[in-house]
Amino acid sequence: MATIKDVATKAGVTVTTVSRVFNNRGYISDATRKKVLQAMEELNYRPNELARSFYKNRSNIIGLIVPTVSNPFFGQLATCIENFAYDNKYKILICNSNLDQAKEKEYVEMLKSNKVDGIIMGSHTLDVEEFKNLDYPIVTFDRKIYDFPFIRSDNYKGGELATELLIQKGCKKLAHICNNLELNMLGNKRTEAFVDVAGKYGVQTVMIETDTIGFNRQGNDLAIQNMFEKHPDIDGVFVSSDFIAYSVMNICTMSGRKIPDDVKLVGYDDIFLGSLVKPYLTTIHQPIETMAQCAVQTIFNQIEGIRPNVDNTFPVHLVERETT
Amino acid sequence: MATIKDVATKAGVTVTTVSRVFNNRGYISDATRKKVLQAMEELNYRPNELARSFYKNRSNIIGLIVPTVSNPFFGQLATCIENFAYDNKYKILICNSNLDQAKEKEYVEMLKSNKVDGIIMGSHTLDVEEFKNLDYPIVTFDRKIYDFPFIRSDNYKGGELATELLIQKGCKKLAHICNNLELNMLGNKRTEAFVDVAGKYGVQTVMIETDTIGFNRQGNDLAIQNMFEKHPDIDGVFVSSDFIAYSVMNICTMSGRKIPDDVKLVGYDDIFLGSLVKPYLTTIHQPIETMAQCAVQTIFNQIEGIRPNVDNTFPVHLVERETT
DNA sequence: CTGAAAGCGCTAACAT
DNA sequence: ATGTTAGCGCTTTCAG
Repeated sequence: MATIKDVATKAGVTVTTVSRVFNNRGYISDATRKKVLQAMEELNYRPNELARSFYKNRSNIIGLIVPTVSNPFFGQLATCIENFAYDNKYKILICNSNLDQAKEKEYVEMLKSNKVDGIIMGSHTLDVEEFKNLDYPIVTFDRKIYDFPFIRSDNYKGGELATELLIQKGCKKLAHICNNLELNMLGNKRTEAFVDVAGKYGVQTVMIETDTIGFNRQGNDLAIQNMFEKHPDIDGVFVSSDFIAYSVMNICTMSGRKIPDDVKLVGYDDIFLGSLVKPYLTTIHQPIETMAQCAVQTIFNQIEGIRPNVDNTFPVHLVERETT
Repeated sequence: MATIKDVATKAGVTVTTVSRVFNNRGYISDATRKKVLQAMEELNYRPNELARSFYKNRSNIIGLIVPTVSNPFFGQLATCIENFAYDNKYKILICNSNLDQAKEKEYVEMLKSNKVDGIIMGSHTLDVEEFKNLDYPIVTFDRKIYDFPFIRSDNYKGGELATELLIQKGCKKLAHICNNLELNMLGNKRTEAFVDVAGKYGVQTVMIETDTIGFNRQGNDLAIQNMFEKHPDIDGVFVSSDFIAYSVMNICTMSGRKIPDDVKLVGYDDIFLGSLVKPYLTTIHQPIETMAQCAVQTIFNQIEGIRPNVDNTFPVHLVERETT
């Protein structure tokens, strides 16, 4: 690969001049500019971004840590983040933590060593402790860690909307399936709202939490199955993620429960799958794209020394489709 | 952040020695090593990977270009690739091309400028031409470009298995939905097999290709709808990707066709969705994980100057579930 | 066993 | 308007 030196030699100038032309800095005579540009062209010169990053101590890369992009929600999120970053000349280094604590920690170290300009945390199993000394542009999804800015949807509102819909539709015994609440995510507000609303209307409730891993499909399925066996009269379920809502749908089908006739189902997230396969899923819509954009922008602000909003809460709305 | 110099000063040695301790090269007395290690510890030293990469002209990063990780197939593929790369101390820079030709080209340039150690191409709209001068560790999925190594499943076999199953199940009029064949992907062999097998048994066929973008959901849906309207007697469909098979399933449901009673359906890929939602999808299984591993290994081989296999074809098998 | 010094490609003071 | 020079943090000859 041609270096800046090759270009300089070919154009009969010094590397400084080439650098100036390339970066459009300082005064350059038209004649010189033309010569340099031509030399670049002829040599098909591309600057070594590694060298530039090294010098500036800034890589134009953002690290993105998610549980896994196999999960359609995070796949969509990652896509939106990458798109917006790309529009701003930024790249994304992707890290699938599988919600493994050790891996997550290693990733943070790795990203810092690689001088990424910021970290978007969509996965959190780490003790908050671990972040204490992390002085770095960072933004989290659905988790509050010290004073780091965070992105969330209006979880409580979402929980309310979902639960109220089920009750309004006549459900008498509600189930709720959520993350392991120990993880202390902001999404736990969905559960809080569920409890509040159900309490207010005096309907019976059953709750199950996924294990901390959350993606143990078999484990989840088994738990859901047990739930229905123990409480065969459940007639409404609010699940805190669309993805797991599909497990519920599935188990209902297998146990002969018709949706929405016997059991009504509401998810959360509004992933595109919800309107891919029949029956279309009733769910709480989070504005994934806007949230992704905000995450990237929040990193940019920190890079540029602009004080970012700490609390970035986005409105949700109910999307009623065919499962209620 | 502490640099190697800080460590050297603190330990009372030179940077050379610190480097040697860190990289485990050359002879170091136990006493010195201990001193250095301690200084590292105390300063919480992490080497600047950017500097190392710059010096070595090697970033330990692999670029991955896919249409989009929102698509569950590519989400799964990306996850597998990232996992395997991670196990080998490599990182993944993710690029969603959206099958946009300009973006794809820019990505390749960007990746080269950033000195990624190799590129995994899971997206190809570029003219083969563009790659002519690309002397770089590279591997493609399902596309043959010059002598670059490629990964594919046994597409022809898969097409045979799918089509034969449909015929054996008694289908009299088969439809096939595939990529735009102009893209000249190796996956077109699936279509070839479909044509061959259908011809052999003398069953009627209908074929539609997606547009070159391929992810235009509405466009696809419309095309599928039209197909059924024009040929209401279609009783078996082989779709060259699971993802689009769901569109077919959906349109069948909406037009009152029961699957598998009225229409039998076979997909391709075996994404995990296939066994998430009822009815479980009959499909052709590609060993995604093994293929991902092979892709990464193929890059590694090229980096290390080992001549990689050019043709990496993986066996497929039929997974019969509930749509046939 | 350890140190001195050069250099990776680029940018940015500081001349001129 | 252009050139000279130093230096980013690290690795690696080459000496000792």
